[in-house]
Amino acid sequence: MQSRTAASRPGRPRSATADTAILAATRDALVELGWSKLTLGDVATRAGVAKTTLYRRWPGKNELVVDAVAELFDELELPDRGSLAADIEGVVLQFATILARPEARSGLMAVVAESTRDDALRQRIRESIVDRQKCLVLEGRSRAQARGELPPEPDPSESARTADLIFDVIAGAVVHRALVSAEPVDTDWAHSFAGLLLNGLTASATA
Amino acid sequence: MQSRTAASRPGRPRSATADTAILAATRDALVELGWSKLTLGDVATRAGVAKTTLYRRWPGKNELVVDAVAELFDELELPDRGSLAADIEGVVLQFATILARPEARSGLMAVVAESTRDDALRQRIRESIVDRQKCLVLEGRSRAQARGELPPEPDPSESARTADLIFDVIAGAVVHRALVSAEPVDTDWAHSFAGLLLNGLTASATA
DNA sequence: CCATTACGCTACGACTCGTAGCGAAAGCGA
DNA sequence: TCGCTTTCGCTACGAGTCGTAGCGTAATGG
Repeated sequence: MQSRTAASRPGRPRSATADTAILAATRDALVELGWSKLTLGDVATRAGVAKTTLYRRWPGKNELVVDAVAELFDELELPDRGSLAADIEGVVLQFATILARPEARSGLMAVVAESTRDDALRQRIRESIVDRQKCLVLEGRSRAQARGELPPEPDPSESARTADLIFDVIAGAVVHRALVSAEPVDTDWAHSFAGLLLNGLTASATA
Repeated sequence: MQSRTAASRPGRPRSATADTAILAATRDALVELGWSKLTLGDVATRAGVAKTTLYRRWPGKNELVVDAVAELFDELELPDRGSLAADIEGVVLQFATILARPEARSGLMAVVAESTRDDALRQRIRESIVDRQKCLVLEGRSRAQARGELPPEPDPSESARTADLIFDVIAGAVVHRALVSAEPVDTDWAHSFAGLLLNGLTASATA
């Protein structure tokens, strides 16, 4: 295969510093201008590169913003806080911290909106952003099962379905609170939400 | 006050049919083109009006799409299904039915994204779309309290906080499932979600 | 030294934006 | 019937963005 990686390809290699500069400039432009007023020409000027360089690396505005926003989720991690309730609060606050940044607020929702008419873009978002969030949820559940807080689920398809449900509930609630209701996702709210969800999970298990 | 309503104002009145034609044309354009490729000139042509007429009535693309999408939520209602679980499933499926329409998918998320940088737009969305959804949740809870399925909440501020929480959970989960995960919100999913939420609500009440 | 690729720069046609100006149409009151 | 007022359709406009093409130059590997 050797599918044309940067390794053994003749010619001048692509500048790695340009990539980081472009993505940083994209985030800066998102903060100052927002999605709708962001232009690729402006991003190129901010990054100190030519506009044509942008079009050589990204098909368009959508894909560029996805990559720029995806880097914000690099800091996602889930420290073990000892209990399922604390872990839920932890992942909620992790989401909230990223969604508090203006470049995430304006960029993320816009590309999700565009992805409703572009399956390739949806796939890109899923791989670089959504799946990384989902991993936190899966890890939190496996920890809870290891602690005995949640019963093990033998059926893998049933397990996947409940995981999808839990993920949509957590991510959806946080996003809706932060962007639609536009109210703060603080520790109080995270505590209330974690209590609600935890009760739902454990009660359904014992019932 | 008599704040310049259409009643006693001299001159030619605004065409009421033009309003409905413009909003319908906006929805058609959303279906065919999506948010990003939708232009006001195209909408005007579809509606059979002049472009200047659009700008006389709406400040811009954002506000026009909000009004066009808001009409989709006119059909929202919550029939009494006899139990809290059934009512939750009902409201979830109501949301899902609207979000299944492509003009809602592409339009709603886009204006929400824009609202992160435009407080006036956020207010407009809240009044014409979000609050109408919230009413269903509030009505479902009051019914459940009347049936005795949920305990009455004496503290009004505490009651409002839990209502906000429940609303963000329901609306957020449905939106996330439909638009981000891009998987169907069918009766199976609605049933699983309602079970999870119902357990969370009743368990927290008894605890 | 040469082939190959990336880069910066300029220029371009096509398109959209939001506004201004004009004459005609549709109401209302005298 | 005659003004007065506001809306409407239409045209035209400068400004801005888009995405691409062309060119000469810079950076790597054989």
